[in-house]
Amino acid sequence: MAEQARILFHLDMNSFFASVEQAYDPTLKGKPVAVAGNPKERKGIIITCSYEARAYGIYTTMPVWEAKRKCPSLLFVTPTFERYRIASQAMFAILRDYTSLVEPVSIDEGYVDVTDIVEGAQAIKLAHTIQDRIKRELDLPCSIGIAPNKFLAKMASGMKKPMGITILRKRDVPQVLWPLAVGEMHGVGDKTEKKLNDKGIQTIGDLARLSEKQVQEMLGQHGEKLWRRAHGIDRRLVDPDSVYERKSVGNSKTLSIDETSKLALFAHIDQLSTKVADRLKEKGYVGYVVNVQVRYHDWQNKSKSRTFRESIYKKADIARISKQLFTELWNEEPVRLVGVTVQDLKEPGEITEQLTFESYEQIAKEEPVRNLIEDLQKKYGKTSIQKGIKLKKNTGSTSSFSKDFLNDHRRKKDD
DNA sequence: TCTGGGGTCCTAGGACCC
DNA sequence: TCTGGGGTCCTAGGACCC
Repeated sequence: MAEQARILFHLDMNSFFASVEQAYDPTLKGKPVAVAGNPKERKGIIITCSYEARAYGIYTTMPVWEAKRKCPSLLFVTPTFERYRIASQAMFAILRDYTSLVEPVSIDEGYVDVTDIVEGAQAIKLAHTIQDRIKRELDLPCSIGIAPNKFLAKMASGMKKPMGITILRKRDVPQVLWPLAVGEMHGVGDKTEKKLNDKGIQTIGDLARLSEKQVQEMLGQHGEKLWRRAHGIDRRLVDPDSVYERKSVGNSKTLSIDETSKLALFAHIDQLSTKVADRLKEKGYVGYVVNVQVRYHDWQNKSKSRTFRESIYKKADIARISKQLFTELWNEEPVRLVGVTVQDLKEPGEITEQLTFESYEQIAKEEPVRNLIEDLQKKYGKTSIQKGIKLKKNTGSTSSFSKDFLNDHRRKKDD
């Protein structure tokens, strides 16, 4: 059976934090507004700013002092995350009025798979309806991209802002996408852009016109992915559950001075550990890895982590382990930032049976999984089954699918 | 007067086991 | 008996995104 073409929306709230503040306090409307940590503090940056502020050349991550210089009338607002969280939930609730296939990717953007609820031109109508509702009910602007996959939908939503709706079909890719600078591509950051530019690749089209192998040699697996995206290929599904599968919880702090006192640094680690423990408790998570990050005055980053057999979640444990790791890591030079993260999270209920090797072999004999394995073998060559499916690709790298993935394939039989 | 804070995913090397 | 290679787990660091 031929694969059915999907219709995906990517919805992106326009300058979200600043728009929420303008909706909350209408006297801010029509004015240059910047959301920034604490404008008086050294090392402050712009988190988001209104379109009126952008007209002055203000942008996200610009240091506050520079923004003040560029636009003396700029109005500063300190972030109120509770407001943003509520506005975000209201926005996603509107999306879920139409389908459960909604995947939040961050507080202000998400994908919606509307394949099963609209046909053809109705998609544009639905996008307008959603956009109008969010504007009318929440007083917030958004842009929507409509495309057959996530990558194209994401690129489309960025093309008309604010309050844009953009359709990007696969056949439009050479006309619309290829003339753009390669750095405009989602997934290409500063480093990759520079690497590509150094090889004479300036546009997305330049990248697409290389062979997949050439890009793979330049950038590895990441390159293969980019090459496929440049051709409009992206098979990732919209996954409503991904939002519940958190992998780590961490807090970090850029210190107001570059700190050299171990006592003071320990005090910061205590505070960070408390925050992390509180957030773990709130969500009911435990973890098995503790990680400490240090950024030095010269922006060098170092980290040290340790894995435990017993679950970690208590404030005192996180603080004790973090201080131990910090002591082993720190070279006594001035510290700009410290961070504490707990990784390898599990919900206590999830710490259940570990499948034995034998049970994996059993699962592998069942029809849906056997078919899957045959497909994978055709595609990748060697495939082994132990704690999941492990693939050895031609490049020498390995990748694996978990127990959950196998179980999903078993369930498909029951559909 | 530079550059926040929250994350995810990938890579690569070493230890260890079979 | 000798040897090589495959596989897992752990750790550090980099790139990217919002």
